[in-house]
Amino acid sequence: MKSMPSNFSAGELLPLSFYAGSALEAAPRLLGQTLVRETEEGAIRCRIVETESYGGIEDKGSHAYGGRRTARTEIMFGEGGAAYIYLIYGMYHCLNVVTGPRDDPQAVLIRAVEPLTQHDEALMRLHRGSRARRPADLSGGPGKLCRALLIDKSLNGALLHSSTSPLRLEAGAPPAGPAGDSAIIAAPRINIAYAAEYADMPWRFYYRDNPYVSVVDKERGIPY
DNA sequence: ACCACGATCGTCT
DNA sequence: GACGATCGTGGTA
Repeated sequence: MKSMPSNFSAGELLPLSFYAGSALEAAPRLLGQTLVRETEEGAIRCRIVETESYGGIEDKGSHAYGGRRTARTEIMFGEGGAAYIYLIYGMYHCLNVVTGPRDDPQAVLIRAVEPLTQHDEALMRLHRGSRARRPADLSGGPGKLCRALLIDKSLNGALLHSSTSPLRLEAGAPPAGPAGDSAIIAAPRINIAYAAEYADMPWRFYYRDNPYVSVVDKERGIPY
């Protein structure tokens, strides 16, 4: 099955309807789209290159498993299009895109992004300190990309489809270059061994040859 | 009130 | 490959 970022024009805000479907269909569709973060230093734009689907109350890997509706997960129970941001391990934040209708908690974890221009990369490096020696060190990983883009819980609930939001999504394009650069792999999600039978579901999606991807599966990944 | 633990990362061996 | 950092969250009492 071919997946392309969208049928939308590059640079345009993704409409509310983009978020109406399930997390499982949104996860691969989010690859190639542009995440925009407005900071005091200006906008930072980057391409989404790795995602994970966390869908529905039956997914044992999801914070909303079993219908758990708490202060933290509340935003997931809202209509698709909002950002769900939480703190993990007491020191890192993770960014999710909420999808689906109200009262159906689904979200897509953004696991890796790639700066679009040198200007974007420079700002991201600034926020990451001197660590980033390789591309994946800069923004390959959910905690790293939130650091690079200054994303924390103050942005929880941000409307990604709103032109005035400090965090939003625009239609983008797959990486340019050799054919392999836009080849998509589906593989098991990272660090969810506790999810039992859901731990092995191939619900992680990423561009096969992209250097910003956090973890590359040598055996378990399959073409999407 | 108490407590175990996590959709991670950086450092060290 | 192993381990510690660090604290909000959710389950239990």
